[in-house]
Order: sequence, then C-alpha cells, then structure tokens
Amino acid sequence: MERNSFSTDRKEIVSDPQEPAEKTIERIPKTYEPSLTERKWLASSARKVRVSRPEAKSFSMVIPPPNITGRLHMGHALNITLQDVVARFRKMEGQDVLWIPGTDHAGIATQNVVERQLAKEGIPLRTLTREEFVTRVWEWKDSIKSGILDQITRLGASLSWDHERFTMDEGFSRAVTEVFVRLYREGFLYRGERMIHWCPRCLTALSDVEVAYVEKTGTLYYVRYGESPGRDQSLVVATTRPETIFADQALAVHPDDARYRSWIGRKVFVPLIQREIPVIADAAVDPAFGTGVLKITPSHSMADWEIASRHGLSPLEIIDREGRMNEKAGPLKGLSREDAREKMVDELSARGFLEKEEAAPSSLGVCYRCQTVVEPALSLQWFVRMKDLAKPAIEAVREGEIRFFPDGWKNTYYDWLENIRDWCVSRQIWWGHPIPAWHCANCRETVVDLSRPDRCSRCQSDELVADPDVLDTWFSSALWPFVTLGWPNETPDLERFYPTSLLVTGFDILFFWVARMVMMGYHFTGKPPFRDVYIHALVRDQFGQKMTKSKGNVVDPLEIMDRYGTDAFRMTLVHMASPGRDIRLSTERVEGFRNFVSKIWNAFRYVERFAPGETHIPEVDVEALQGPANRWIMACLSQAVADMRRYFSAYRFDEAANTLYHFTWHLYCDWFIEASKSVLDRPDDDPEKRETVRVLRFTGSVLLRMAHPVMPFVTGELWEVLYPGESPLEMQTFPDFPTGLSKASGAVREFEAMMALVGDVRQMRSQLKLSPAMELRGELVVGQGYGERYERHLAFLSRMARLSLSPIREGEPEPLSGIRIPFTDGALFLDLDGIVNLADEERRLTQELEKLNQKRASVLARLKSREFREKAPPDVIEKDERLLEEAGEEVQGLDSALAQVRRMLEKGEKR
RNA sequence: GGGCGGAUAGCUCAGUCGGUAGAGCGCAGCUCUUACACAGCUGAUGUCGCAGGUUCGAGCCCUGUUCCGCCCA
Repeated sequence: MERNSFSTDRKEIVSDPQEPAEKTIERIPKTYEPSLTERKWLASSARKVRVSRPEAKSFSMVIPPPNITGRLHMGHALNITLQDVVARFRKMEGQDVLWIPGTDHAGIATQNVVERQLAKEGIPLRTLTREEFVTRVWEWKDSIKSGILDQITRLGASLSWDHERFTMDEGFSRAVTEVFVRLYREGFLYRGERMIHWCPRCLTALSDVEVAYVEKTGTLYYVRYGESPGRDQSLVVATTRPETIFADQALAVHPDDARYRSWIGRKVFVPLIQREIPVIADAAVDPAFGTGVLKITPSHSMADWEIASRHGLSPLEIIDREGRMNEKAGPLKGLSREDAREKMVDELSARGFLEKEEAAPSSLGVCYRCQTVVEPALSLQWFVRMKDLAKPAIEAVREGEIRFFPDGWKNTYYDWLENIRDWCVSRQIWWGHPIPAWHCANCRETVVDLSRPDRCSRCQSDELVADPDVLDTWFSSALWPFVTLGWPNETPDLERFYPTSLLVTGFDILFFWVARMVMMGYHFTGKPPFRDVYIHALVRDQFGQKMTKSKGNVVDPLEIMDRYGTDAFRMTLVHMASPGRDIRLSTERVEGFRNFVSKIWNAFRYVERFAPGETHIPEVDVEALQGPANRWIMACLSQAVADMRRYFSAYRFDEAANTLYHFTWHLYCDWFIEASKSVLDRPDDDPEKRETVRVLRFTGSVLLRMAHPVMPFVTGELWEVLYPGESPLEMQTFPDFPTGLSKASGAVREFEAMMALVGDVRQMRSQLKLSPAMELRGELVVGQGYGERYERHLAFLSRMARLSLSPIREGEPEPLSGIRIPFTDGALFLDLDGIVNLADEERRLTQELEKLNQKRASVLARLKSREFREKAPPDVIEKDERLLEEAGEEVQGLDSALAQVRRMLEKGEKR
C-alpha cells in the first residue's frame, strides 16, 4: 500500500491482535455496577473521621440538622448533595474542611411520634409522669439510632463525623440554658400574657412563623345587631366566624366612615343574648370590607385584640384549649368550633338575625406541622424581644458581611426583619429544652438561672416550682453554627472555624432558621454565623407539583439511588440546581445521567486497552505536544477545568455540571477518543501513538479529579483501580493547569477547521443519503506551502469522515470532477462518480447556497448602515467583516461546486 | 394590597458584557465503524408571554401589561 494512502479498511483492523483485552477485563469490568461500588465505598468510608490540615485555609459548614424523626426526602438529597460538592471541591483545593453533621430534636414532631407509639401500646399519656415520658423519648431515639444520618451517608456525604451533634446533647442543652439566662438578664426575654397562635391539636402555643395561611372560599355571614335598649335601629356586621359572637365586646367602624358616624358611642345587643356592647371607632377597620362594621372579639382574634386593647375592652374567652366551646358559650358549650358555627348560623337564621350569606375568599391560619386551624388565644408565654436583635442582622447583609445566593433573597429577609414581632418561644410540650425558670409559690416571683435555685431570690421561700414549658425547637436551632463548634467555651474549633464559610438551605426556613441564626450569632459571638448563604429551591415532581404524601407523588431518593446509582442522582440534582429555580425531577433525567456515568466508565475501558495495567499518573508537557488532536484536547481541558473552578466557586452548580458533561461526552469521547483511533492503530513505537496514549490517560486522570466533587463513587472507584499506589481521589488536588494553549491559538483553530470539514462531509453524506459505513474516495487540494501542514490531518480526516484519501495535491489547479468541500486553506474533493445522483447534489447545493446568501445579506445590510459603522465598537464591526468575508468565500466555494455539478450533469446528458 | 421568581424548541431548562438563539430528553432517518445500543452520525422544530420605549443593534436594559408560582399583610 502506498505510504500516503490512509485507508480505514476495516478488515485490517479486525485482524489486529487484541492482546490487551484480557487485562482490561481484570481491571475495569465491562459494565459499571453502582450498587456494588457504593456498597463497598460506604462500608469502608462512611462515617469517616476528618483529616485535619492545620496549615491550610479553613472552610466550614454545618448541615441544616434534619429532624430525628425524619426520613430522607428529595429536599435533604438536594441540600446535602450541594454541600458535599462544595465540601469535596474545597478539600481538593487544599482547604481544611470541616462539615458538621447532626440532628435536631424536633420537639413537637418527636413528641407526636412517641405519643402515637404509646397509643399503639395502649398506654394513656396521662398515666406517665413527665420524666417517664422523656425517658421513653430517649429510648425511642436510641432505638432508631440516627436513621436519617445513615440515609444521608448513602448520598456519599463526606461529613466530619467526629463532630456530630444533637440539639439535645449535654453540651447543647447547657448552651441553650446559658443563652436563655443571658437573654433574660439582658432584658431580651420576658414572660407575659399576650395573644398567641394556639394549635388545638398539638396543644401548644406556636410562633407567628409556625402558622401557615391557606386561601379558602369561606362564607361571609351578615349578622344584624340591634340597638339597645329598645330602639329599632340596627347595624349589620359581616363575619366569617359567627361562632365567636358570644365573645363580642364591641362593634367597630372606621372614624371617617360617614355611614356610621352617628353610631359611634351608641350601644347594641349581642344577638341571641341581651348583652350590651359599645360601638367604637378605630382606624384599623376597613370600610370596604363587608358592611364596614367589624365585630370585636378580643379573645379570639389577633386584630380584634389590638383594637380592643386601644379601647380598654376586656377579653371574654369562649373557646377552650382543645378548640371546644366552653361554658361561657352557653348553648354552644362542648361543641367543636365547626359544629358551633353551624349551630350558631341555624339559630341566628331562625331568630331573624342573619341577613344573608355570601361566599368570600378567606385566609385561614393553620398549624404548619399538622394543618389544624389554629386558634388565636390569650395566653401566658415567654417571648423574645426581637427588634434590637434584628438590627445587626439587617446591617450584616446590607454591609455585605453576609451574602445571599441568589442575591434576591435579601429583600425577603429585610422585609421580615424590619417588621419583626416578638417571638413566642415557650411550648406546652414535654420533649425539649426545659425553660430554666422557677416560679415562687409564695410570692409569685420568677427566678431564671442556669440551675435550680435553692430559694426564691425575693422572699427566700424554698417553694419553687419549675416552669412547665419547653423552648421552641427553633430556639436551639438558632444556635447551631456556634454551639456545634463548642460555644460557650472558647474552643480551638470555634476559633478556627467560626464564622462558618457557607450555609446551604432551602428558602422555606429563611425566617425560621437563617434569620434567627444571624441574630443569635451576632448577639452571642459578635460575628455572623456564616459568610455565604446559598438558598436552593424545592424539588418538585416532573409536572412541577410539590411532592406530598397526600398527592402520592413523592419520589423516594433511596429508590432512585438504588435504581440509577448515586452518582447519576447527584449529577441530576447538581445539573438542575439553577439559582432561584425549582427542580422538576423526572426519572428520564436521572436515566440520562446514568448513561453519562456509564459513558465515563466505558471511556476508561477504551483507554485501558492501550495502557493495560499502568498505575502511574501520566504527565504531559503541553508545549512539546505534536499531535494536533492532542494539543486541541489539552486546550479544551484547560478551559473546562478553569470553568469548573469558577462555577463551583460562584455556586453555579448547574453550569459546572454542564461543563463537565459537555467536555466529557462531546469533546473527550465524541472527538478526542474517536480521533485517537486514527493514531492508535499504528505500531507501538510510533511517537504520535505514544503521545496520544499519554494524553488520553492524562486527560482521564484530570477528568476523574474534576468530576469527583459531583460523582464521588464512580470516579473514586476508577481512581483506585487505575492508581492503586496513590492516595484516594478525594485527597487529590483539584486540577489546575493554565496551558498557555488558548482555544484561539493557530494549532487549535486549524484542528477545529478539520473538525468542521469532517462535519461537512458527514452532513453531505446524510443529505445525499449515503450510508455512514460507505467509504468515499477523495483528495485534498491545498494552497502552495500548505502541503506538509495538512499531511498530519489526513489520518484524522479519513477516519472521522470515512474517506480513502489519495496524496495531498499542493498548489495545483483544482480537479474538474468530484464534489468540492472547501475549508480554510483549500478544498476536499470527493469522487462520487456513479455513487450519487447529481441532481440530488445540485438540489442540495442550491439549498445551501440559498441559506448562506440569506445570512450574508443580513450581515451585509448591517455593514452598509452608516450608523452601525459610526456607532458600533470596532471589534464588532471587524467581526462582522470577517463573517462577511468568510460567507463570501463559502458562497464562492458553493458556486464553483455547483458549477462543477452542472458541468457534470451536462456531460452526462451529452453522453 | 406589598414583595419576589418564572414565561425561550414537543418536554425540562441554559443563555455571562446588549452583537446572527443553545443543551439535555424526546422525535425522524441512517449506522453494530478496535470503549459504550445506557452507543454513533445526521436532521427537523423558535412570534424568546404581549405592547411600547432606549439603542446602530434587545431574549438580555427601561415602562406598562397578561398569565403561572411562592412569600408577606
């Protein structure tokens, strides 16, 4: 065979002995089995102790502690995965990473679980003492170990397990007490009788943020209140809660409402009973709502309470703590709120007090945990005075000491903090941090202290009764970032890792948790609890619906991991984590990334064939590289690595994943590996072959490192298999090599021109319906002096475009037959004589020409515009000019190709 | 009522500095070509929600508006 003929005749290749095949099977099995690898890695590396790097820069995070009652859901999976990506990335950057795991004692939720368990065993709650109950909870907690944390490890979370904490562990509890006592002594805590939200099912007070509002279509009842005594004038009130009428203490109108001005100061009777209440004027009344007359029920409405207190009205409670009507509700006594409403409406209607009913939208407050409609109630509770605590928290974000990602969340944050109300922190349950307060049975004094005092500080009585309540679970969560590091002790951890570097959490607990941590952090440490806050979105189902048990659309992350592998699942979450956007998870998507993992695996199997059993990490001297493809892939790799670094640092997880995917699949596999096949069929001592194998392996080793933060299992496995003598992949450094080879360099552009030529040939094949398998004869004609340069691309071209090329013709006139495909320094001529229908080719060229001319015309039009020439920046004009020039050349190329086809057509006809 | 986010290919989403709109999935055609059919090659599909404005030039900036989602009151 002629030396310059680059045939890709398959027979040759097939007959090639494939001696390395057996070794391949030894090291890299045919298919990747995620479950096997994951099981193996989890057995050896889960719950590992942190390797500290005292000399390195510190990086720290705390996980949002999941409820101990919890089961892993998509929200956890996303949250943990993103943190793990950052943790692994920072670790590979050489930083000293501390990532603290732990769980939250989840007061109400846990109490509910244990109560249900008791109920199942037939043990009435009331037969247990508080101490017995709490013991039961601890027993339950021990029995489940830390189920949710085990599930989190399945995700591959590289947490610092020697730092695990629990919000009710001994140290944490001490810290919570300390915080309470300090806040009390500083005047930030008080106990008082206020309106709070009461959950009649959980039987406890709730804070404002624990009430969710649901929009419902309710009924607005128009009820007539007759004037007293004896007169026949009356006022009509529109109310959504007729069952509270017996607790009414006044009617109120807006002071400027002309309709009712004469009523102010007069008195009316509460319907059905002869109780007199005044008509008052208050600016808080909305004249546009209903009739503009509001009934004031101070004991069962937040807004009414406010108005009532301005007018010195006293409350009257008719609903008890379990949401039933009490004896003051007279005939309604014992009824539920719903039944009472029904009965009341019947009664009002029967007695002629009900004017009309109309459907009206109303917003209903429900307990965020159990969805029960909450009851506003007057109650003796503990509160934190928030206003002054909020100030530094607002300031911190304004000054940029704390940054939000995405930035927009700071508006929501400001809004809440600027209008903050006092925080009700006492809960009427048994499981939680006891409030460190004791009440004197003798003089009613309240004593707050770190431990139970012997005597009352005022009257010296020893009859001290412990406050029965526990603290809101979020009270302790607010201390999480610094207490987990040892506060109130000045520990080395606190010194080194506080403020923490990053908090990753969902927007749904921005108020509950994030804002409160900032307030507590500043107050108790003088520093922010974290520098950056990354707020991720909700994981929804494939239709964009929130996943809920009741809808039955909950996708179990553990099942997904079993089915597709953890790496594929992580890659999916990371890829879809675009800032400020919810994630719609579909299994098709996960499947796509399973294919990706598989692709990586197979790419390594391919490379392994050519360097079987090699265990050293190859090095590459980029400057010395000769192969065009080798130089090209190094330029791409360098770019990809730099991009990933940048994206990880900016929390652009989606873009990082995109970069990884694109580089791996489309650049490394589709082009580089394919291109390598045109070199690797040479003898073993061929220098370009040796170079290519080295670059293949080197790129692979870099790929493993840059993919590792996202896909720790498959990359870790391959790393261990390939480089058994090296330290584990997670301890390696994230690749960093500016190659000096830019994508714009001549060598790279030349290779890309060849890639484009391959694309042109493939496109032409497809358009002319030529089988990809059919080898076409062709020759390259280049300008004078370019012959040697294009010589080195021949193998690549013939392989990728499936051509049999004859020797290059340099500086010779172009042949008059064949299909002409132009490129930068010449043209490729394909001999399609007898293979292709020339009329088809003519049509194809005409279409191409038309498309091109359109494009050219639009650029030309722009360039002709005087304004554009005057005002557009020079580089833009230059670019357009280049574009026009290129398009011109292309048109020329197509023209001559077309002319040629037409000539051949004529010739054919003449024959 | 106030605030935030979204609307771009059939679906799910990118789109940085304003400079001729991209990816994945799906779909169609062809191909078992020294890893991978969980594959390869090629292709088709766009009123960038709507209406104005700024600009030589707008998916991107400004104003208004519609619809959807979320938060707050």
